[in-house]
Amino acid sequence: MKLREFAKQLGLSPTTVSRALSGYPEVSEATRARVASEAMRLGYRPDINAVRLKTGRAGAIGVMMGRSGEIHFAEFVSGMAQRLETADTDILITPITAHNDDDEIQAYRRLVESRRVDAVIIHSPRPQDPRIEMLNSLGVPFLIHGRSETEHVHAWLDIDNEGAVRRSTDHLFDLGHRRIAMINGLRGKTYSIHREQGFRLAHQERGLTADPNMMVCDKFSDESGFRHALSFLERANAPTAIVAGSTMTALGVYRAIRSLGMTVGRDVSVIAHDDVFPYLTAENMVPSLSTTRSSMRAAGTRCAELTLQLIAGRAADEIHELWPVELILRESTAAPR
Amino acid sequence: MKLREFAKQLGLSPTTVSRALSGYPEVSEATRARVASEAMRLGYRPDINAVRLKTGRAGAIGVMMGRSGEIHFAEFVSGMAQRLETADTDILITPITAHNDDDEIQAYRRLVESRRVDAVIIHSPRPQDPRIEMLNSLGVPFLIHGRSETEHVHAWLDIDNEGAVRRSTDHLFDLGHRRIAMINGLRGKTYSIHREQGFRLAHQERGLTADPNMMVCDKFSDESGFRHALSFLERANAPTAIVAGSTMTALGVYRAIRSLGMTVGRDVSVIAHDDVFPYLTAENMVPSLSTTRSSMRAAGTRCAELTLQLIAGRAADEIHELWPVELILRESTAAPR
DNA sequence: GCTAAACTTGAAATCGATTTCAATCATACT
DNA sequence: AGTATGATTGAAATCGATTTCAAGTTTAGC
Repeated sequence: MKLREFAKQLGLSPTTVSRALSGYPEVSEATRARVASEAMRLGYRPDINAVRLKTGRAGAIGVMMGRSGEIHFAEFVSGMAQRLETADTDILITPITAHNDDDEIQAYRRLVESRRVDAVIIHSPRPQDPRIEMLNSLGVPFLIHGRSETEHVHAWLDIDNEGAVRRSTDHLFDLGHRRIAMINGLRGKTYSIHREQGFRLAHQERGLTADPNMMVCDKFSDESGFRHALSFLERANAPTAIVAGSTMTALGVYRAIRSLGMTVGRDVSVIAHDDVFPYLTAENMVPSLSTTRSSMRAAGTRCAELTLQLIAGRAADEIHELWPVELILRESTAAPR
Repeated sequence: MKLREFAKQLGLSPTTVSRALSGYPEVSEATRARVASEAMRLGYRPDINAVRLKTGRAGAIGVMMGRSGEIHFAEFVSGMAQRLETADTDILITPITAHNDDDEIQAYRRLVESRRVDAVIIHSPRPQDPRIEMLNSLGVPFLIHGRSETEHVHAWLDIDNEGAVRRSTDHLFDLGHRRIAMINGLRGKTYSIHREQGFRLAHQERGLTADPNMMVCDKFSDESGFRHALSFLERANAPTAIVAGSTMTALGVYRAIRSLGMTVGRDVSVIAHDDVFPYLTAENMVPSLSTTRSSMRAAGTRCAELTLQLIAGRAADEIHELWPVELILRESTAAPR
């Protein structure tokens, strides 16, 4: 059913019907009510593509998805969806071919220039991330989930990664640990750098220097947690505590500790960052896992909100949110023997 | 840059330019090459919304996303993306408000009637799923990831859940187990029903009857695995083996077994279905987990392909794929003591 | 009763592409 | 040379909405 046809059935002009449905004020209440109820009854719904062409709005926010299994992705997007379901805005997932930076840049360019999306959300930036300059020059509103250090203006929402690791490391120091290892996230990502800073800072505050051999970068997975923890614990001067990048990493760390006949918490303390996944909870691990916690889903919801504000015209340089993380102490951290 | 403007710069009509870019045969090779290279140089790209309006194609496939944390979601979508990145087709994520069936039906209706998508993919159907009749009556191509039993025609791709559980249960019988418990997926979903059938069938083939008290339905999570396994193992007549719904569930099952001072494999055998997640591998668990395996990512890629075929006009009733699953025996299954 | 102001409504232009139909040009054949 | 054929190109209609501008209708004020 098209507007023309629908309007004719109502004995009104397309103009009036369009105005009635879009909530313009110059339509009488009586007409508006009639149009609304008839639209419902007859099932008329504007062709979104015609609307988009005419208004220039795409009605969608683009989210770039890397190729690797992104453990955070579902939660984040699900959080976004929660905010967007009342906003008549869709989420567009775009695969990143990205065998190199140029490919990725091209993917963004295509997305924006073909007017598929009104705004873009980007994850896990690096300090000097070329995507930011690119999106800036394309003139499309965008939000960074995470942070960057480029001089280019960008709206961002990030969690306090530095503070998180500083506090968890500090907690381990408080318990009496002196040799602490960290299994960080992907090398080069800003969040990994911030976490490393937090790690170093906590050491400095105690007059210590973080040992580069006690820090490693890798993806978040059970397997990498296991491998690196094992490597740390088999050394001559093994750490008595490990800071893990995610609960998934912590699973592997637990496994490594057990495989050496040791006990988590008693022989080796473990603390991790928890993004709060419904299918794996730190509290239920054995022993329960001490964590710094921040909800990925909540971040998704808020990022959607901020992106809507960007689209509505709010200035990017006034959108900066740094979320604190909670420190939750459980059984996996204790004084060294 | 619009078509008009771009065509003028080339000294051609919009018609010819459009045809050159869309690959129509009636354009000379020389012209086509010039148009293509100039489009690249000047950065002309058709406004996707105008194209969509004119052609009636939305250039997107809709994927419904439930509210709960969908552990499979990212992998599946990532698999889809792999196929779609060369197809100029986007993935549209639509949140399901769904406090009830009607809400959900309305969400689909909105999506389809506003012409946002050319086709829809649906997950985890129930045997009599009202969404199938609804999508049929809306006349939109759709693919079911999973299966249903309605008489309404529907294209589907599913894994052999019945066969998977039948084989894993059979394997446990072969090892000498006689009391086997199963932690199944969500009640009412077709895949859970099929798995239960597989479980019963394996029993029947041995002249046994599956004990209803040894079967439970729940979501896939570490926590539910733990809770149900514990409940099973603390009974008077405890099972000597457990069939788990997912690797995540198996994590919880392992934990429960350990918490009772028992050893996985030796005291209690465990086998699970593995959808292959990059961040948690069955092989790396301790002891390594026996599984039936099927790649969620591969399913996503294939579903995307089949959906493109549906859009291209292939009949829904000739698209039925039942994927076999691999049985991979590792250390978590052994003869009972 | 007349005019101004405030409400409502509609006609037509517009968004930026695709595609039908017609026209032109070059080539081949008798 | 003249015509039929095939290969290229372009003008204009079209997709289905929104929105500008103009016009018609009430209401209010004096």
